[in-house]
Amino acid sequence: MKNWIYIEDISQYVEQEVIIKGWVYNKRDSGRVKFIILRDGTGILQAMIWSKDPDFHLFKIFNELTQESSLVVKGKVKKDDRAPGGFELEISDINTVQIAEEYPISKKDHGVAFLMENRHLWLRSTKQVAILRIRAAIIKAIRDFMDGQGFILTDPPILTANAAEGTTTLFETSYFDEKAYLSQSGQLYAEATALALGKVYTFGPTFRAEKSKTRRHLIEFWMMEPEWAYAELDDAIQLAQDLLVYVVEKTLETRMPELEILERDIKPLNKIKSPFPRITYDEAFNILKKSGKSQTPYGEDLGATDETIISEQFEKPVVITHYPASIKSFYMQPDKEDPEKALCMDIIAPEGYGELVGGSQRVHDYELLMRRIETHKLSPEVFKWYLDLRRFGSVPHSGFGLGLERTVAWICHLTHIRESIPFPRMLYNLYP
RNA sequence: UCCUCGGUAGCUCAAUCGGCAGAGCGGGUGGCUGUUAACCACUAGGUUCGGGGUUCGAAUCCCUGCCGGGGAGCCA
Repeated sequence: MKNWIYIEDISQYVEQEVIIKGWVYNKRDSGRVKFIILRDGTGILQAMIWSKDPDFHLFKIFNELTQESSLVVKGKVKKDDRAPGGFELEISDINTVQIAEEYPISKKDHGVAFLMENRHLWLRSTKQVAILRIRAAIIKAIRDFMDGQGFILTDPPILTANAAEGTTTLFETSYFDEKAYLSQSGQLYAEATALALGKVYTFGPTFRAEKSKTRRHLIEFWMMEPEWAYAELDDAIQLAQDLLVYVVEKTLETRMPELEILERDIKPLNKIKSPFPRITYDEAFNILKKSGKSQTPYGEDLGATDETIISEQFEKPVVITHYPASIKSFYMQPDKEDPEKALCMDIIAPEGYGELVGGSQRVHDYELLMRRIETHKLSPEVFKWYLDLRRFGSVPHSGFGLGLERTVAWICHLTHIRESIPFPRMLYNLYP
């Protein structure tokens, strides 16, 4: 039966006797006054032991405590400006649950490799806790927004027989006597559920076997992918924009203490309001040409530095539409006005965080889709069910994918995406 | 996969021209009645990533392998 309280609620218990269950984050000793810095997952609290008697029984327990030892502490909550956070616990009793062995992560600096090897322990530090709390808030905001807009969550399979965008980036596994692949996107399945339910989204892990080694890439990452029957490209853009505005707003509303722990400058986040600037690929190309900093030839996909150059021109996420169809996926609908261009959009985050959203209107004509599958040298056989969607009540439809970890990294202003997920899967990094 | 930088105590890093391998943190012991990554004193702690080579002498120079950081491409 729960008889303890959590540090995040401490202000409600001033002058009351409470029990806190947590871990030793740090301790300090000044003779007859001793301090334990407690953490319990919801916050950090300074707890204090005081006695005139040098043989006071709690001093003995204090001396045995090591960093990360688990303990149950009883005491009275005091308002005290000398304590970080403004509240302090006057300890009346301590029950140690376990005395921790010498803890590898000390209070001083560590290198990335060491921290990654100890990711399971690194997660306990204040900043990592703050990031994970923000990540959870972002997931909730995304789901609340999509649910609020009437979109139905439909879960796609993780094990699939076919690839969304080619076969070079797939993890292969065996499926009894057949080959199977880990999903790199839930989109194709979302298109099927969209034709059943009208407005749907998927939210789950996806896998790319690309040997990417950058601060923006993970091998395993989470995507939220709406798919909307009868929606055109503009509808998808509007939805993505409203979603991002909502997510930033909710994070600022509910996770300010965590953003402060991360020392996130929130001025740029306060500027994330509708509408976002919208440019075409051609306009983006002109910006790059004028900047003189890009060598990318016309007609090729924009590189990471190109995206940064463009995002620097704006304070908000920027929507880039109408890329050349030749560099985009087979399922993207060509523009009626200019069939060389695809009805697609990418949303580039400010502050150099790269592509947050990628989406498009989908090809809904059977013959055209069939031709696209053939020219992309994909197997019509594995896409038979997908082609069926164009045979039975096909409609124009649109959708996009939002990268969760990039969104977390951007909102938290992380230097590397690896901190945006509890256990990142990266090139050469499968453990822990 | 390519470019680039690195690997020295549990951790973060020093070590001048190739000449005794050292500091802070963490650990241990002791001290201190308000600390804020507390402080002060003492103390233990080393296959200098592995293998080969040059040299009177290698952490240092050369070759090679392994591991890691940063960047590129690809993408969300």
